[in-house]
Amino acid sequence: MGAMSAEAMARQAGRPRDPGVEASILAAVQDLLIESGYAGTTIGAVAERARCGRSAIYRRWETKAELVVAAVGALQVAAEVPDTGTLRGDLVAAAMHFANADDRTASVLASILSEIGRDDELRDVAYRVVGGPPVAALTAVIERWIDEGQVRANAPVALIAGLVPTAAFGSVSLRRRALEPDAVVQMVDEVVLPALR
Amino acid sequence: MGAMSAEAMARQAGRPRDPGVEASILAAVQDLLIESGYAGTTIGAVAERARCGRSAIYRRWETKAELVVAAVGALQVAAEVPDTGTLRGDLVAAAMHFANADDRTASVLASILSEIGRDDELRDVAYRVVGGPPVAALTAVIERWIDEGQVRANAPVALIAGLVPTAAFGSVSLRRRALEPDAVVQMVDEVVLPALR
DNA sequence: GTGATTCGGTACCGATCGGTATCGAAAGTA
DNA sequence: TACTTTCGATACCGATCGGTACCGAATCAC
Repeated sequence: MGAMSAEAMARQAGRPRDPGVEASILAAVQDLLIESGYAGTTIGAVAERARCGRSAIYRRWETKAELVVAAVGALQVAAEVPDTGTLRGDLVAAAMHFANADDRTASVLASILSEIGRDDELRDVAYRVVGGPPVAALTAVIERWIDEGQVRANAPVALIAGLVPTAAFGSVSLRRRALEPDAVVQMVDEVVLPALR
Repeated sequence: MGAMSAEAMARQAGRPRDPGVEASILAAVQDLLIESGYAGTTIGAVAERARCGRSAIYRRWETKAELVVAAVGALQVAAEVPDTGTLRGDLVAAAMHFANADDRTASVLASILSEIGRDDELRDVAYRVVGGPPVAALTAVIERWIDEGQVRANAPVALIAGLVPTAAFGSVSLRRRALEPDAVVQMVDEVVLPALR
């Protein structure tokens, strides 16, 4: 009997699932969370925006809670460590990343902030999205410039690495729009750099 | 005909309202917002916790939206300008105020963050609670120490005055608990003071 | 073709919620 | 006493939502 590839093994008989449906469902959930909040993100509204049937949703996730967890987990946060050649450039690049590129992430997170306090699974995936890669990237930048001698050895790395994303998140969630680039540069020049030197 | 006092004029015939009922309702709304979020804060749950009837609530506010606005507006934020005699002491006192005393305020605000984005009235009262007195108090502290010569004249006053409450709010709302006093002191020493001198 | 699965769409069910109306009792004023 | 309003409690209504079941059409493996 011929060996079956793992892919062929996993493939079931019958019509295969359209990968685009899953992607459009998760994107629709994220959009609706931002626009209408958790309660306003009904299964019917998700199906309508994703242009699919409700059955396509329940075929993939058993409950609404699992669906939202999947949508939050699908928020990809680029964790690239910037390398512009200067300390200031790296810090501005990293901070700008939180403020602008993660606008969608922060908005989705702000919309489920209340549920995070009551859903362990949701809290875990949310923390993994925000508190993980971004803080690690900023930490790596600062520590690299410690090695270069541009940042003092006893600088409050963890404090700053946690403060910048927190402030960006707080600002975005409270004002409901991304930080201005000027404000980001000002924060780096007036707050971050003085604290590190 | 004898002159009527304004108080007597306002007093209606019939059983007067119990002022304690209004207070317990608003407190119950705040508690429930923190524990159960906006959707979980049902009129029935509020009445049960406040030990009153649902009619007592609808007699005072026409809709749930108005009730929540009143509960948020009832969050009193002390706007005292600390005067400890030293710049560092004043900054620590002000920052500690946001981090600890306003724990309840930040939790309530975090619970309605999603609704704030869609309810103008709610956004206004929320901003009035957080973005008003606290920022003004911190601004006053810094400007006073500019006059004393301890803070440089071109210091980024507005940036710092906005950053500290924002960071405290972001931290409380994300971690769902108050900031440690050590963390507050560290933030003042490592971030705020270097930025101001 | 045959069978299995997914597709979008719809009908249905039980539960919940916001809001209204009403009740008898209590607590005030005139 | 007569009247008015608030009190807690309850019944009720319309709407909505999560979740389930089912439909005929489409799409795959065999």
